[in-house]
Amino acid sequence: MSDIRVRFAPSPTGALHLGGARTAIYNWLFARANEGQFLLRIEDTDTKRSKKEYIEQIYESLRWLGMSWDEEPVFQSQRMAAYQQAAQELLQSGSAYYCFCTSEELEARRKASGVYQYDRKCRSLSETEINTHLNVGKKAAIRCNVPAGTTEWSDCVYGKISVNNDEIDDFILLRSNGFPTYQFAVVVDDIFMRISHVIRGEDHISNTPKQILLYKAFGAGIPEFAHLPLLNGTDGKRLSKRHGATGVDEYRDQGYPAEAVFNYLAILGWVPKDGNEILKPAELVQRFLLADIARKSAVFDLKKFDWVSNEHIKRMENAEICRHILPILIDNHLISAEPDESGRQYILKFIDLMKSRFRNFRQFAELGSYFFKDPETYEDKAVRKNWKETEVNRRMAILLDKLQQLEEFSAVSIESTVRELADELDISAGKLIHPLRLAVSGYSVGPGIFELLEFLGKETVLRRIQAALQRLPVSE
RNA sequence: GGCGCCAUCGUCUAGUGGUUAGGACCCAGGAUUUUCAUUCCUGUAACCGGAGUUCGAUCCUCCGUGGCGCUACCA
Repeated sequence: MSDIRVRFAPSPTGALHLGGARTAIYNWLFARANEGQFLLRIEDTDTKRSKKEYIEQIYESLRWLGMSWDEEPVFQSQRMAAYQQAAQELLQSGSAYYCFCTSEELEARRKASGVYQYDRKCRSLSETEINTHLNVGKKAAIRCNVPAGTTEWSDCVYGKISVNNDEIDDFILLRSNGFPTYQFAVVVDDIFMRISHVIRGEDHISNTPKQILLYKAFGAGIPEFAHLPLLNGTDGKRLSKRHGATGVDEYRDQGYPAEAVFNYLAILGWVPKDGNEILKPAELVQRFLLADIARKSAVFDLKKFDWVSNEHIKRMENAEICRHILPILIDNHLISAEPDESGRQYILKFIDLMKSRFRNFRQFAELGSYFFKDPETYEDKAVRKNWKETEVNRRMAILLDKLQQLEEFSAVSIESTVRELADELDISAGKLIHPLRLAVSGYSVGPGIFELLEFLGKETVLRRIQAALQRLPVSE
């Protein structure tokens, strides 16, 4: 399997979105699984919509996902001469012809006839007619001279697809302003880059016959094609802003681990044969098979993505999680700067206690803030349920007193204190535990309470209970 | 309008000419005599419709229907 060369070819008209990232991932997976080259091409021939800053943004997202590319990226905007030359070549061989029809004329004729395809008016122009037009400086586009017959290929994902050439328009290769169209530039570049497998979105299936015709016109070898089903939103429509975050960078900013995004996108529409769904990039490479990709468009499901992300966080080394959350903790003013060794140990333990519950790194700062500062508010629902009356204050005051007298503030001693008091008061331990958790964390859920109290330390715990005693219950 | 692709639980999917149609996420219930946003267990839930082929179709064929895509001097 030598000489496998694939490319990811984004247009810099926006940040890298989920669908594009998925295409890139499959290309990358295929290249790495087959000892091939993964190349990049920037399709910036649409000068109106392309922006420089997006290029860097796309690079950044690819790097963040852990995909490195081989060779220097190819920029279409720098290959104008090549397109001109290639067009001339097709003109010479008769595979293309000049078209002097203007957009307005075309539209008028389309409207009048009701026929969508180009009427091929300029196909039969004589050489003298062409020269006359050219000599007066008339603007000309160059169109593909589509031959009769059928065009077919065997798609790595979809199988055999065949199209009657009657259905194919004499599409434009070079616009009258000299810029190539997508169809043309893609083929010229894929030949130039010696691409062996074209792996791209399913929206290009209909374009493929045109491109195959071009390969033939150039007398070039035709690559393998693999089309990927598209990504949809929950309503089955094409993924867009109204479905929420669609940019890879947005997920990074929300604190999701890169491996989780990579993993979920990879298994969306493709499940490894062994049923293992939580996999690192290298493990995905081992299992990846183009032919196994489903042919149905898939819906990005945030719930499942969250699950995947949580699974990755659970498996991650505490030290690695620490690296990721340190800047977030600082940002949220939970710690002031790089912690010293004891601070670091504290954070590591905090991670160990909490990581099984979180789906992204930000939650460590949000849902875990009470490890670093006293709660400022108390979860409404929990207050209503566990601390709705002053009777709770009476009990907690007693508990506070008992805890204060504790010499050894350990999980074990705390637990027995709480349980003994519950016995004395003739109530269930939960009646003390729930308010206790609320006072200390502000939440109704969290890790084991006794372990948590020991971890936070006596001073902090007592202070927080006192504060809660003052503030709860909240009157309406 | 034309052409193309697709169609199994809500979602991602496995699968077969005869299966109790399997798994994962979600959801629901239960257990862990402290919680759940941890952990474990259990459960609900699907073959788009109609013909045809066949002893038998979720599976094969055809026709519908629906979704998506392409149909630009966008990519």
